[in-house]
Amino acid sequence: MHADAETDEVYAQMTLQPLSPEEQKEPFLPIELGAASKQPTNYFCKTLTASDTSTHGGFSVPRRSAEKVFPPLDFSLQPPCQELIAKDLHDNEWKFRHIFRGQPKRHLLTTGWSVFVSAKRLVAGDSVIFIWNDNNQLLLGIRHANRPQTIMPSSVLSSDSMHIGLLAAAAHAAATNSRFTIFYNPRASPSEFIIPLAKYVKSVYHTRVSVGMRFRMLFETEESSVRRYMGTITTISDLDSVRWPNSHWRSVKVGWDESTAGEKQPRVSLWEIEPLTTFPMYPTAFPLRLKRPWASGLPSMHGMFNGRLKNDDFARYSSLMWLGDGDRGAQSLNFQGVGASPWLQPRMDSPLLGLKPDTYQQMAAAALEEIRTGDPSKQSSALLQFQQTQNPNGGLNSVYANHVLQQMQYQAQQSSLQTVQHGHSQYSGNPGFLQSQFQQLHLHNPPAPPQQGHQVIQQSHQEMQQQLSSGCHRISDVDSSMPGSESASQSQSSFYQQNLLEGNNDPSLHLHNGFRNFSSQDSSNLVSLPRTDQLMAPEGWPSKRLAVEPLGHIESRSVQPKHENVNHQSNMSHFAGTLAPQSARDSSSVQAYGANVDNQFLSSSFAFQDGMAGARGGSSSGTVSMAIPLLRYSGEDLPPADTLATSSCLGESGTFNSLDNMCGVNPSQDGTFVKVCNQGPLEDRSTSPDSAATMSYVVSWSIYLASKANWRTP
Amino acid sequence: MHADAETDEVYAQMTLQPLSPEEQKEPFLPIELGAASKQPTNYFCKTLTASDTSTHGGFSVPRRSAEKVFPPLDFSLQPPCQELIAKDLHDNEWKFRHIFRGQPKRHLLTTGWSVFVSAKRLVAGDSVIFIWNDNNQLLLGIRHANRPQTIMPSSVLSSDSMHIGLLAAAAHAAATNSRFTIFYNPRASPSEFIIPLAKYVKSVYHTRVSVGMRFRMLFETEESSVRRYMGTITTISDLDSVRWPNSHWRSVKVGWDESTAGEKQPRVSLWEIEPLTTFPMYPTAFPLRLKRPWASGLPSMHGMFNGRLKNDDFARYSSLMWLGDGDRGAQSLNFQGVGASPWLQPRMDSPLLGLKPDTYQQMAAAALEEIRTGDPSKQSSALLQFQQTQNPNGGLNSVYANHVLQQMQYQAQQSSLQTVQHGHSQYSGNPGFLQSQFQQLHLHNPPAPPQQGHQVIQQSHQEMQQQLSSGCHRISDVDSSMPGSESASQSQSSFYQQNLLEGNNDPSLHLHNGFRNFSSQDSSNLVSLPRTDQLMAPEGWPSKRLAVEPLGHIESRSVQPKHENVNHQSNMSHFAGTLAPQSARDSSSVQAYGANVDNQFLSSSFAFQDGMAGARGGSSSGTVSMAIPLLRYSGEDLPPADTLATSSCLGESGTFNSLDNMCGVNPSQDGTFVKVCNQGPLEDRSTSPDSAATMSYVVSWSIYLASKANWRTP
DNA sequence: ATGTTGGCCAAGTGCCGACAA
DNA sequence: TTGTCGGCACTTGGCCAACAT
Repeated sequence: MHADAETDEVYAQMTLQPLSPEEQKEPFLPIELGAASKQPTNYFCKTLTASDTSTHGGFSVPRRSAEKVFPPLDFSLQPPCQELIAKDLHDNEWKFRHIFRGQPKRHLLTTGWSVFVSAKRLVAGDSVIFIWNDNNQLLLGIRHANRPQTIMPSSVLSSDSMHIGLLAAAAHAAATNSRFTIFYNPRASPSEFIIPLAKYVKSVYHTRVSVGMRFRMLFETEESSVRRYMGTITTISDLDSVRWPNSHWRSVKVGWDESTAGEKQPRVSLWEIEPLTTFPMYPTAFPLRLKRPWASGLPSMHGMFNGRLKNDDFARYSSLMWLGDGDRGAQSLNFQGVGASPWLQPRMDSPLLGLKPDTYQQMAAAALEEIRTGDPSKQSSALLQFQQTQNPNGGLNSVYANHVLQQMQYQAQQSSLQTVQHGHSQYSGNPGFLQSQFQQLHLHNPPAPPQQGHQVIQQSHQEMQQQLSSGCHRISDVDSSMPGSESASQSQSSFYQQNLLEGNNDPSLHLHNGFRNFSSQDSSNLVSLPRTDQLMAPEGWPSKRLAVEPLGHIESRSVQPKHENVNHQSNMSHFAGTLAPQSARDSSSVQAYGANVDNQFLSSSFAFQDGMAGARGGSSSGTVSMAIPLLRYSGEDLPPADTLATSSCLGESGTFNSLDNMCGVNPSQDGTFVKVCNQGPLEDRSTSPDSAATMSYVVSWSIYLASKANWRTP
Repeated sequence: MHADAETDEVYAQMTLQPLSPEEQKEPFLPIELGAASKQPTNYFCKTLTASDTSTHGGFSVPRRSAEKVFPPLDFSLQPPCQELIAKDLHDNEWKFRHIFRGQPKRHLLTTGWSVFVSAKRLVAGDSVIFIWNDNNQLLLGIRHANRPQTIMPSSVLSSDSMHIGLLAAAAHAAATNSRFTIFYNPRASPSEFIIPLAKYVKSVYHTRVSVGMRFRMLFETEESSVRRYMGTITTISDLDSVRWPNSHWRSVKVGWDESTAGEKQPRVSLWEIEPLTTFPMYPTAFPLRLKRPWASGLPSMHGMFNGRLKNDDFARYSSLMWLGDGDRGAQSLNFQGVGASPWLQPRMDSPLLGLKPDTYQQMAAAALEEIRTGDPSKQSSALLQFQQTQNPNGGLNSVYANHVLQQMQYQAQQSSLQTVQHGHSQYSGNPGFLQSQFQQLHLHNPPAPPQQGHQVIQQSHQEMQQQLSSGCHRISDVDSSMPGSESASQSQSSFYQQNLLEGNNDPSLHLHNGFRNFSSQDSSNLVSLPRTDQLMAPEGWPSKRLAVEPLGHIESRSVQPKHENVNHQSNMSHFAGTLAPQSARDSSSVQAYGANVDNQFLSSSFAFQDGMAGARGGSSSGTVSMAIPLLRYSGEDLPPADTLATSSCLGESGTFNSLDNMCGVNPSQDGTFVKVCNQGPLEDRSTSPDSAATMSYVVSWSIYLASKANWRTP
C-alpha cells in the first residue's frame, strides 16, 4: 500500500506469485478473521469550507470533534491554546496552533494551517481527517474532492501497445508461472475483482451457505445511502463449469424478494451476500466448497503465514474500496486515476460490462494468441502446438501453467474472437493525455492496412445473455464517425471517462449514472453491491515507526529506535509495558489501531492484546478481534471512506521515513537505491509489513486465472 | 510532437505503420530536403538568474537580445515601455510589461513576469527563450534546468510486466503487421535510433559515398564543444548481412586519421558522417544502395506524400535531439523523464551498451519466445513451429511479417539467450517510484520459485567483440547483495539513473560521465557522435493557427479561420497575397518559420515561396530550402538546444488551442472527445500537420526491424 | 552591461471578534 | 454551533534606482 507522494492518493501494489512446491503441498489458509473491520474511533473528518481554505482565516474545528480527537486544552490559559503536531501518510509532520477563542467560543487551527492547505493544494470541498491513534499520535489525512489530481505525464507507450503488452505480460506470467505485479488504485479505478482476503476467506471458508438459505445484500442507492435487499439462494453452481470449474465467482444463484429484483443480477458471489444464518466454524472450519489447492488442508495457524494477515490492513483497505466495491462493472486489471494512466479501466469497464471474470482471461488469451500466431483469426491447431511446447520445465508449476494455458486456449476458442477489418485509427495528432483517453477504447492493435471497416470482437457467453456484442464494437474502434460504431458501449465509455475526468468520487453518483446509462439492458450487472456495513468505516492508519511519542499529558515515555529493524518480540514486551491503559488519553475510546507494525505485535501476543482489549470498552469479538477491536461506528461524522481516502503507506521496516524522501530527489548515491532494493520484503517474508499488507488482499482475478497456476500473493 | 502540459517538456509520438499494398508497390520517397536545418534567428535565450526568479524583481533582458527580438520601444515615452504578449507551447498567452529604465538603462520585464515564473515553476538556472517568428508573434519557451520535472504518479504496471509487455507489444506488432506507437522523449531519454528522416534520406539517397572517400564526423567533447574528426571510408558492407541484410546501420567501415582513432568505432552509419565530396543528385537522385521497398522507385514528388514532409519539423526536432543524438548507447525504445517512466531506458542503455541495432530485436524475440513457450530456455523446434503457424493471413504483409519473425527467431537463436536460475527479486515493498528505478534493471520476470542463483543473459555477437556478458548480469538481477552480481553494468545503470534523476541535461556532462564510466572497454561505442553543426540550432516553433496576426507596426491584416479545416490551396493564395515582405518586422531577419501549417503552404507553392525567400536575406539553398531558408547560426546566444527544449505542440488544424484546454479538465461533453478523436490526422493524411510531423522522423529501429515488414511512419 | 540590494509602497496574509445562519 | 465578514496588524510582492561587478 502506498500513497501518491504528490496527491496522497492511495494505491496498492499487488503481486501474484507462484506457489513453491512446498506451498502447494502445504496450502495457505489464513487464520480466521472474526469480524472484519477494526477502525479507530478517535478521528474526525471535515469537508473544508470556503473559510477553511481561504487565505483569510484558519480552520474552524467542529467543537465535538476537537474535544474528542484533540488533546484537551489548558483552559487556565487565556486564551486556551496549544500546538498540535500531526503526521500525514508520508510521515511528514504538520504543526498547527490550536486555539479556543471567539465569541461564541470555538476551536480554531490558525498558524500553520494555511501552509498545510497550500502544500496539499486543498480547496473548498476537499476533506481532512484527524485521527488520534493509540500511540498518542495525531494523524492527518486529506481527500481531494474530485479533480483529477494526478497529472498525466508524457505517455510512454501507445495505448495500443500498452494493452497488448499488458495482456501479454499477464499471459506471460501465467505461462511462465512467474510473478505478476500490478498497481491498484481503488479510488480512481475501483475494481470488483479485488476483494479483501479476509472477506473472501470468511465467506468461502467460514460461512456455510446452502440452497434455500435467506441472505441479504447491501446496495448503494442513488443518494449514496445503503439499502438492504433480501433474497433466497436458489442454486449453488459454477458460473461456467467448463471454463472455471470450482470457481466461487458468482457461484450463487439467487432469487430476490422485491419487485426490483429484475434489475438485479441472478448470480452473486459468496462474499457479496450476508447469510442471515451463518455458521462460524472455527477453530476448524471446513470451506464450503473445496477448491484446489487451498481446500486440501484444514484452516490452521500455518506457521509461515501466521501473523502475516493483518486485519487492520484489510479493514483499512476495505474502506478505501468503498467506492470501488460497488458492482458497477469496473473490472480493470490495473490502472490508476484518470489523470495518471487511464489505459485500461474504461476500456475494460464499459464495453465488457457484465463479463466479469472471464473477460480478462479472455483478453489475455486473445493477446497471447495474437502474439503467437500473428493472426487474430486463430487456428486451434496452432494453439495446441503452442500448448505442447510450453511446459518444458516439468514439475508441478509447469503443470499448472499448462492448465492455465489450456484454460486460456479454450477461452480463446470459446470467445471466437474475430478480428475483422479495422477502420481508421487516428490518434497520432492528439496530445498524450487526451489520446490516452481515447486509445483506451482500443483493445487490439489495428491490423494493417487501414481500411474502412471495423474490428469486431464477439464474445459469446453461455450463461450471460446480455447483448454485448454491439458494446464490444467500441473496443476496437475509436472513431465514432465511422458508420456503425455508435453503439451503446460508446456512451458507456464516455460515462466512465467523464466521471473519472470530473473526478467524481461520489459513490452515489457513480451508481446513479451507472443506472442511468445501463438501465435498459445492462442494469442487471450493476445493481449488485457488496455489503457495505463494514465499508462505512474509516480507514486505519499506519505507523511506520514504533515510537510511542509522549504528547500532551500522556506519561508514556517509550521510545523505539526509529531507523532500525526492530526485533518484534523483544519490543513487544517493551511496548506492552509502556503502553498501559492510562497512557491513552481517553481509555474508553482507545482502540487497537491499525498501524501495521503494531499489528504485528498484536497478532503475535494475544495475551497482551487481551489485556489491552480488556482494559478498553471497545467492542471486541473473536480471537483476533480481541486484539484488534471492531470499530464502533459512531455515525457522528461522515464515514471517512466516503469523504476521505487515507491508507497505509508502508516502507521497509523503519528504513523509509516517507515517500517524499524516497521519490523526491537526487539519487546521487546510487548505493542507496540498491540498498533499498535489497531490503525488500521478500527477503524476510515473515516479518515484513509489506508482505503482510500485500497478503491481506486477494486479487480476485487470481480466483479465476492465477489460482489455477497456484499463484498466491507474496 | 507534443509538450508535456505540466512541464513543457517536449516529446514525440511516433507510429510505425505497415505499408499498404499500394504503398509497397509505389514506395515512399520523400522529396529532397536540401540542407536540413532551418531555424528562426529572431530569438534569444537566457538562463535565469537569482534576481530573475526572485519575487523581489523582474526579468532583466540582455540589451542586444531585447533589441533584436522584441518590438522596438517608443523612446518618446518616458520611460519607454510596451506590453509584450508571448505564447508558449500550449498557445497560452503571457503578458509582460517591457520597460527600459534604470541607471544605467536596461531592458526589464516587470509586470507579469512573476506570474510566469511561478506558473512555470522556474527557478534560477532554468532558461527561457523568446522567439519572434515570421508571423510577428512572440513565442516563449522554457527549459527547466535539470530537476526531474515529471512527478511519477502511481505506477500502473510493474516494471517486470511492463517490460515483458513492451517487448511483446513490439513483437506482436511485427507479427501482425500492425502499427506500433511509442512516445519518445528526446530530452530525458535520447536515442540514437531515432534520427531525422531528412537526415536519413539525405545521406542514404542523396549522398554518394564510396570506398576511399574522405569524410568528417563531428564529436562532442567533454567541454560540450564540437570537434571534427577526419577519416577515410574503407569498406561499405552490411554490419550483419545475415540478420540485417541491406541495412544502412553502421554499414560504413572507416579508418580514422588521428591517433585517438582507436577509441572510435570502426563502423559508422551513413547519416553520421559528412563526406567531403558530396554529389547532390536532384532532381533524379538514385539512392546509393537500393533497399527494398524504398529503393524501387525514383525520388519524385509523390502525390500522396508531397507536402507531408516538413523540413521545419525536422529541423526543429533535430535540435531537440541535440542531447540524445550523442552516441552514448542510449537505445531505449521509449520512455520519458526519469521522474515519469523510467522503465526502459537505463535497462537498455547501460548493460547492452554497444549492441545497438540488434538489441531490441533480440529482446523482442526473447520476449516473444518466452511468451510462447513459457520457458526461457528455448527449443529451436518450437521456434520453427511457431514460425510456420504464424502467417495464416497470406498476402504480402504476412510475408513480411513472416520475414520479421524469421529474423527474430534467428536472432533469438543467435543470441543463445539462456535463462538460468534467478535469485531474489524483491521489490514488492518499495513505493512505486523507487521500485521502478530498480525494476528497470530486470529484463525478465523471475521464474518461480525464488532461489539462489542468477538469471544470466548471454548474448553473443559475431561482429561486436565487447565483453558484455558480464554487463548483462544485471539485466536480470537487481539484488546487488547477491554474490557475483557486482558487474560493470551496475555502475553503468547507476550512472544513467543518477544522471537522469539529477536532471542533468548538459550534453557534455552526459558524455563526460559516459567516457568516465565506459572508457576502459566500451568507449569505442561512445565516441561516435552525429554531426552537430545542424543540431546547434534553436528549435523552431509551430503556429497552430493560420492567422497572420497584426502586431506592432505591421500592416498585414490577413486572418484565417481558426477552427476549421482549411483548404490549403485556396488559402494559399490568400496567404501569399497578404504575407508580403513588408509584413515582417524586419525583412532582413524574417525566415520561413517552422509552423507546420505554414509549411504545408510553403511546400505546396514554390513560386510563392521563392518570392518569399527572395525577399529575405536568409541563406537559402536547394529547392525546398529556398522556401524554408537555412538557419544562419549566429553564435551570439547559447544554442537553445543546449539550454532550452521547446518544440512544436501540434493540434489539429486550428482545432485545438492548447494542450491545457485538452488535457485540463471536465470532459462533461463526451462528444468533444469523440470529435477530437475523429479529427485525427489519419483521416486525411495529406493535409494533417500531425502526420507530417510524424513522418518527419524515422525510427531507426524500423531500419532494422520494422522496415522488413514494410512499416512506415504514417 | 547586468546582477544584486535597499527603499518604498501596495497587496496579500492572517488573527481577531462581530454577526448571522 | 459555525460560516463569513470587517477590522487591523504584519508580511510579502513588486517597482524603482543605486550600486557593484
